Amino acid sequence: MGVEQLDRAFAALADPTRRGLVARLAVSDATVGELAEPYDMSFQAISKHVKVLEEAGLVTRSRDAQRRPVHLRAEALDSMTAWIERYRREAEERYSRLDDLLDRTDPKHTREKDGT
Amino acid sequence: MGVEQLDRAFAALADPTRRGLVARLAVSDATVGELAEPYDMSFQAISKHVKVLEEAGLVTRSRDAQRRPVHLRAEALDSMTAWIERYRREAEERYSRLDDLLDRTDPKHTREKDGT
DNA sequence: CGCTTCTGCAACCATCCGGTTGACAACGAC
DNA sequence: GTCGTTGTCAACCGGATGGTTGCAGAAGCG
Repeated sequence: MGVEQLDRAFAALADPTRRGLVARLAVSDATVGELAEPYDMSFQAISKHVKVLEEAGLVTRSRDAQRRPVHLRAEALDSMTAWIERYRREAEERYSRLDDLLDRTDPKHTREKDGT
Repeated sequence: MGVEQLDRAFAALADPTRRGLVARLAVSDATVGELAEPYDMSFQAISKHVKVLEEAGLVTRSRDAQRRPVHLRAEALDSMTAWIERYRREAEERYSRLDDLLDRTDPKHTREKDGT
C-alpha cells in the first residue's frame, strides 16, 4: 500500500493544476468551490483533481454541513521528500567521495562496496 | 521552462520502474543495458524510461565510446524537494499556529497575514 | 413542500503513457 | 567489409488521464 501511495503522490503533483491546489491548500483549508474559482475549467474538473489528491493521500476531506473542506496532509508531503532525499543524499555522498570517478574509469569495479 | 521541468520530474518519479532506476543510479552511474538487467521488460522499454528521466532533467548521459553511461543529477532531486518543502513547511507552520482553526471558524478572516 | 446551492458520480472523448516488436545507426573487433 | 554489441527511433496497441456535459443527492431557505 505504501508504494502505491508514492506512485499516486508523485503522479498527483505531476499536474500543474494539482500543484496549484496544493499551494493554495498550504495557506488554508478550502472547499472545492473556492479551489475552483481561480481556474478556467469546470467545477467538476477541479473536483476530480481533488479526488486524485485525496486518493494519493495528499489531502483529506471533512464534513461541515454540505461543505466538504479540503485539508492538506503535510505528512504525505513528508514521505515524498523522504524518498527523494534518501537517494539525493546517497548520490551526493558518492560524488563527494569520488567513487563516481572510480566507477567510470574502472568498469570491472562492479560496485561491490557495502556502503556502510 | 522551469515549471515544465517540475512537471516532468514529478511525472517521471510517478512510475515505479523509473524510481527503481533512480535508486539504482544513486549507487553508481550505469549504462542502459546494466539498468535493464534486473527488469523483466524489453531493453527498449528501459531505454524509453531513461529518455523520460533525461527529459525531466533527472539524469544526463555522457559518451564513452559506444556506451552512454547514465548519470543521476542530484540537483534535480533538490529542486523537487525544494518545491515540496516550501508548502509542507507553510502548512505545518499554519497548523502549529492554529491559524487553521481561525480560518475555519471565521471565514471573513481572509488570511491577510503577511508571513513574517 | 419546492427551490437553490454545493457537491459527487457516470458517460463520453481526445490525448498521453507504458509496454511491445522491428528496423536501423554507431562503434569496436575480426 | 562484415559481424556483434549497444542503443535509438518508429509504429502499434491497450489502458489510464484530463477535460467536457448531464444528472442526482444532501443541506439550507422560501
